[in-house]
Amino acid sequence: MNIFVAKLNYRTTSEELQRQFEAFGEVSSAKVIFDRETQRSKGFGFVEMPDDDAAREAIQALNESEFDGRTIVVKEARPKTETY
DNA sequence: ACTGAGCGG
Repeated sequence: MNIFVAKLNYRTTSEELQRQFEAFGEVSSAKVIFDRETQRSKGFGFVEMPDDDAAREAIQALNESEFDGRTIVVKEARPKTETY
């Protein structure tokens, strides 16, 4: 299951994101989106969890929870930008 | 003083 995580602290990294979700289950991939030019975080990221059950648990538990000093938003991600 | 809504490659 793909998970979208928003309102992250700009200091938060993919590692911290992954660690956070690993507390609820297996994480196949996690990453914070950084601006390619400024190398600064865009304030949101994505986490992919193979176990849908664990994913839902993680969403429930982490959505609107405090992470790195910010209240984050966690929800199921949309399909990746369909490139045309 | 950046930087707060939002879906990446």
